[in-house]
Amino acid sequence: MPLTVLLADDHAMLRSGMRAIFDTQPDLECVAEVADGKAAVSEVARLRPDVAVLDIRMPKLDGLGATEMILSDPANRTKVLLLTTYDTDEYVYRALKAGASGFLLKSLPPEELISAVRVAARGDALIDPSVTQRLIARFAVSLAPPPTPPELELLTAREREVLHLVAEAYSNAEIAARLHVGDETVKTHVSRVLAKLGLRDRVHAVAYAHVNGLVQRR
Amino acid sequence: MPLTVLLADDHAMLRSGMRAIFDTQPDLECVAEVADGKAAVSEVARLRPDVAVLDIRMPKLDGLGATEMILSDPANRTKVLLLTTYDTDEYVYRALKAGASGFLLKSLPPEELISAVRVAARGDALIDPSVTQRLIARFAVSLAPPPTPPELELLTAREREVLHLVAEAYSNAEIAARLHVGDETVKTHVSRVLAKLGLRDRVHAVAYAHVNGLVQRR
DNA sequence: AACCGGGTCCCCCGCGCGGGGGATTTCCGA
DNA sequence: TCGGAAATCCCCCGCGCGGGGGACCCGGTT
Repeated sequence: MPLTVLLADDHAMLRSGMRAIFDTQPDLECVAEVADGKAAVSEVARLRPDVAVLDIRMPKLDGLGATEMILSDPANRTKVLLLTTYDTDEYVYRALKAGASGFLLKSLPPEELISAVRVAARGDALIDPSVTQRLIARFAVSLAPPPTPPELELLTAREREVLHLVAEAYSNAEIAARLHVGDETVKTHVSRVLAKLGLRDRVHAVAYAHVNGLVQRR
Repeated sequence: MPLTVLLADDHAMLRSGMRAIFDTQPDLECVAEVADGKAAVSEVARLRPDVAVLDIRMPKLDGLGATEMILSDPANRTKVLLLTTYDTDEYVYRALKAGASGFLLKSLPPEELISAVRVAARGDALIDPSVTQRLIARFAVSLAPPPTPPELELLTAREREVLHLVAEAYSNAEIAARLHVGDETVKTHVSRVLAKLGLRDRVHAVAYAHVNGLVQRR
């Protein structure tokens, strides 16, 4: 059973070019050609091809919007490959967020387009190398821990410990119980923390700690 | 001038296999073979090849550690391609964070390894499709805004407004001034917010707001 | 007309908090 | 040996905060 493919691009010439590429492969069948995003969405819903190859620039609904509509349907099984001339970062992010299986440039050699369709059909994904480079950079910063502000170095280990607990909204008494010390001790630590960090009260300390990444979200 | 390549893998057989692959290409020159990570780092520093192909599993220093050492040198110009048998997510993240130009599985066809080296040499990057799939999923969640907890719906617009200001550590008096209302009014709003969200005091409110992504970090 | 939710303002009360002092012990480096 | 930093504990004082009441006005629904 061959893999079924839908082509969406507003240039008839490019569509027939791609169709010709797929026709060289016995196991790939181009089941539909459409010229705009809305048609792509409805034809994908009707024919349920294995892979939809969408241009980003299309009338009525662009390829990104079509991708979002197609992939937001939980019953959908069609994988989406996006094709574009320009690799604007915003396009890439939106495509990946929507769950596209590929983001490729039109400069792609024909044989790689074929292999991309097979990759997408088996559930994997691929991104054009020129885009991957920037994606990695962006991903790296999203993984990187936020920089620790230098004034934190002024704090002693105990004070940092107390600050962490303050950041989690514990009262002085609760912190005292946790650390097995008197609450007057905690008050002293908190006071020192506020003074060293130039914060007015524990409320500012909580905000400070969260903004500076001392506490994980969720 | 040919592209120079360094090979690092602790299996001599695999090294000679790869060298044979590169030897078929007149414009690729394998300038060194090493069997461990430490040797890879020092040979890269000495020979400054265009691309280093590193196995992840290696003695003394693994491929990830070697990648980090190589790429943390600001004077370095060598691109790093990582090769592995298993595509553990943690490996991938660490590799990308270090700035690797590629993350490939050893099942890669020889001709694709060649093209991968050329891609890396020209400053682009590529990731094995099976890994890309999961990377996209991970990237999508990192882009997605944190889900808004349902109890926030209980708040009126004004109360949400006040909550945002509380989250930024403003005192009741400061909030009152900002909103051009009396401070008694603010107290009422804050009380309602605390009651509706089940929070003890404004300190908990600040932590709540930050944990639930109501405030941007930095 | 009566009702109600939302926004505004008011008073009282108790308490946690933060600043101002000071004190002790321990430990480490000069 | 003598500092000094760090951690611990103590007292007093003023104030911001939060709860518990109540009140008024407005706009929309019933």
